[in-house]
Amino acid sequence: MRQDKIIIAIIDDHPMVIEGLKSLLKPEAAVYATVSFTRGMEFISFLRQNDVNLVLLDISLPDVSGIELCKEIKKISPETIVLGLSNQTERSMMLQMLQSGASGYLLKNVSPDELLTCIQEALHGLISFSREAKEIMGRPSKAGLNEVASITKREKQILELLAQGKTTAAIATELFLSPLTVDTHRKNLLQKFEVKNTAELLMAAVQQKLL
Amino acid sequence: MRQDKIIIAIIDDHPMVIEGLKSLLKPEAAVYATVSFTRGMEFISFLRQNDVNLVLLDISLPDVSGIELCKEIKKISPETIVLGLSNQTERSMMLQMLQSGASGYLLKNVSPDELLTCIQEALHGLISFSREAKEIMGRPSKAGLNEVASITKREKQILELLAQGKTTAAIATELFLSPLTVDTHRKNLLQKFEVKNTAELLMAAVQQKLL
DNA sequence: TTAAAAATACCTAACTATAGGTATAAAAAA
DNA sequence: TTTTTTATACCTATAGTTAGGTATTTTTAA
Repeated sequence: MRQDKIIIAIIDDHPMVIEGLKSLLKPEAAVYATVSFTRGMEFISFLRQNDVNLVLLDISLPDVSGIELCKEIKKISPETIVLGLSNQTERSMMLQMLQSGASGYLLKNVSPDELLTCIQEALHGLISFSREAKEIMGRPSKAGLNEVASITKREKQILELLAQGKTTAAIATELFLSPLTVDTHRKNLLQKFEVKNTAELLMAAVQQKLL
Repeated sequence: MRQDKIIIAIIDDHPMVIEGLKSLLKPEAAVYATVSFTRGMEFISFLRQNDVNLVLLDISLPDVSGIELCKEIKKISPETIVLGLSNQTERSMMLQMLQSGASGYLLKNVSPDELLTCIQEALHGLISFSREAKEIMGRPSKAGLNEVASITKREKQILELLAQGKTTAAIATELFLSPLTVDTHRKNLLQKFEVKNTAELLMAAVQQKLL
């Protein structure tokens, strides 16, 4: 049962993306063997019983979040290389993937050449990005290295009420707090998200899937 | 120079989607010949000099909007069948495509079988949707029959700037308008969405996929 | 070629949010 | 058990939004 090819697993819920990736990898069929999954949990079962050298992992799967799946993969098999794959161009998503153990991030508009290059780089232990992803990562970050704003329970609660268009006063009444306290929480949210008003705050929260 | 195969053009800016579609169509290679483009305008040039039976058109292209491109295709060559192709699950987008002359709409998670079925149906003059797209179209819309609040171009523009956290004054400067005018537009938006402040407005817009 | 819709612009007053602080008690983590 | 984080609350002033109007011009559709 010895396998001398490099095993690449593709996890994506779009059959046409799977086909596309397989097709792009076909010229290297002598080196790479591919296997594909449309659900994260299916892959996890597979991984428990098989060796996988590299995973091309779509971030937005129907069953589990890409971030969680990536962590799980690295937990089960630390030597398996994970490359994130997504249409989402948010820095924060890329950073979260890296923190979860991914070796790089490809946007779905990756060119065939880039794809092969990134796979090779990643297999050699490098961190690798597709052209556009690199560009996004290279942009100076507003938030330095802390990426995603981590908010407290109270802040989350207030964020949700703000999203309902409630005023500081209304939120204070609802939560039995002083309006001044609610105001402080809102100010802290603005700081954490590095935005200057509620409108921007909400959009940032939506982008980071907090709302 | 006679061509007896059915010519299918694929327009998508993601090489891997193009590969995927070609690969899915390969079993029918005796019937279908494919040609692909990553930019809308490239295809328009092609279409002016060649016959194309069916177009698989990605809605979100870098150069032009899918809606506009669809209209243009039907103007140049009314007999060419257009099938919209997208990740976007908004009803309104699907409706707009149909109004622009498309014969159907496929979500990118379409299965290989569905893809072939939809292509055949469309070539036979039917309106055709992928499974999930059909489901979305079949859902009762929450806004009665007028569904999504219809907003004007100017309002959309202002909505986007509001989402960036810009103030009335800043928007006015940017659009060379009086702040009073911008304010009026914002007030009209609040009315149309039946909300009372910008925060609610933005969340409603996000829900209706206008942002 | 009209009628309707969209875009423009104005007014006033009341209300609400934002900037830039400080400070203390209660939970949670180290 | 000490340190850090979270949650609480306050102050002053300025900036910006919202409510409730009216009104003209320019486009678009019938």
